[in-house]
Amino acid sequence: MIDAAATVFFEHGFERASLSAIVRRSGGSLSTLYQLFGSKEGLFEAMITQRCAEIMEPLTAPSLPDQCPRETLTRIARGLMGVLMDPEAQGLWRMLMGEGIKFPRLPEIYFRCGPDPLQAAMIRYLGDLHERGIVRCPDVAAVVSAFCGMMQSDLFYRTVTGMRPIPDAAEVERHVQKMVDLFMRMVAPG
Amino acid sequence: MIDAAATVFFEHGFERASLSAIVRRSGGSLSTLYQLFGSKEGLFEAMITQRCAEIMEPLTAPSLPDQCPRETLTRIARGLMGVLMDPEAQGLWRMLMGEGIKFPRLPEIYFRCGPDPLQAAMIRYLGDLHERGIVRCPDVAAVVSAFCGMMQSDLFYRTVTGMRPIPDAAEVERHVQKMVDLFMRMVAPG
DNA sequence: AGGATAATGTAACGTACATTACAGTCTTCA
DNA sequence: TGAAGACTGTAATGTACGTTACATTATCCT
Repeated sequence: MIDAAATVFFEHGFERASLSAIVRRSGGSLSTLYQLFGSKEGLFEAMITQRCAEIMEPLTAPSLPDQCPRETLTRIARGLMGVLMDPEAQGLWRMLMGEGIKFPRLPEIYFRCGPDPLQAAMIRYLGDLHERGIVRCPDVAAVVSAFCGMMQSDLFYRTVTGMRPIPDAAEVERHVQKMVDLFMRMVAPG
Repeated sequence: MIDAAATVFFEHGFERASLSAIVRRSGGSLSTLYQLFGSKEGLFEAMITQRCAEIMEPLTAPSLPDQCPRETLTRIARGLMGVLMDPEAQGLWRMLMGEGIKFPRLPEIYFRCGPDPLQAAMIRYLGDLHERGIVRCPDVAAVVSAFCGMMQSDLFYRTVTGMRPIPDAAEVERHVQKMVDLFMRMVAPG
């Protein structure tokens, strides 16, 4: 039933999603839905809690091995773009932006599952590289913020608003390479 | 009446906004509204067309004088942040993200009024600086995309989702400085 | 088997809203 | 002044939906 809820909510958003549609798809009954979740918001929160973690999973604990920084950052960038270009995650993003302000639990859960752990990990990682003189970023938080912003650029906005189709893997990879290139110049020491 | 529509739509989004609320605020009558705009979508489109241009005005034709690039980019960044942190523009952004896919005219109008002209101007500007050897950006489009993405970072997302209040001018200025710093490193020649 | 517990199907209720209809009122211009 | 045309207020219509109620059926444990 949470699966059905995810499908319908991600497609239509919270307001437009109809509980009957969810029940029709899940096969259960409206009564059971209310028995289990209490209300539309209850179902929504249960669904979000379960799905957020799942969708963001590639971001929460990026493996940061002791390779060359460029490789590591490229892999993080690929993971990030993979999430940004995932249709379900784009549905989540639309709800986050459009209805987050009316339903504050959504951004809470979202940030806790996605950006927060990713940024923390990157801050640790880049802070370490900085201390070892491999990269130069005195203000690590700003640099991480810039990195995430660079990934989430025009390509993403035009996709999530429906102005252009989701790009294929090759185009995503080109974007990753360009942005990692620029990022490496940005934090090059000396 | 378009003013009232803007207020209500930006506050509640397209779906939640009620025409009665708009009429109540504007003082007109429901009948006149339908006489003039034909439908809820008609009113919405008229409002968007009028307001988008107005909100984005600081971005459409950034003055790009022959000062030092850092000054010029700082001014562009300030203009961009000014729009991003404007409450009405944040309402527009929420609708763009949340309902754009159901109402394609909105992203069309948005991109035509905002990002498109800004990016075109920046591409011309940075392309010129690149040819004169003042900055280094072989792929100008990617660099512009990165610049806009860097501005629109964590600070913005947490604000627009209601996770934190709109920052004061000093904090915005600090953000601008940090990001322009990083950007200048990114495009530094040599 | 048999009763407690949970799940189902269906219908009803209340509400909110877009849209239309209509009758009355104001404005304007010859 | 007086008629044409625009504006207003209000009520009605139709629809969609969240939520509740209830009678019926399935499931499970002892």
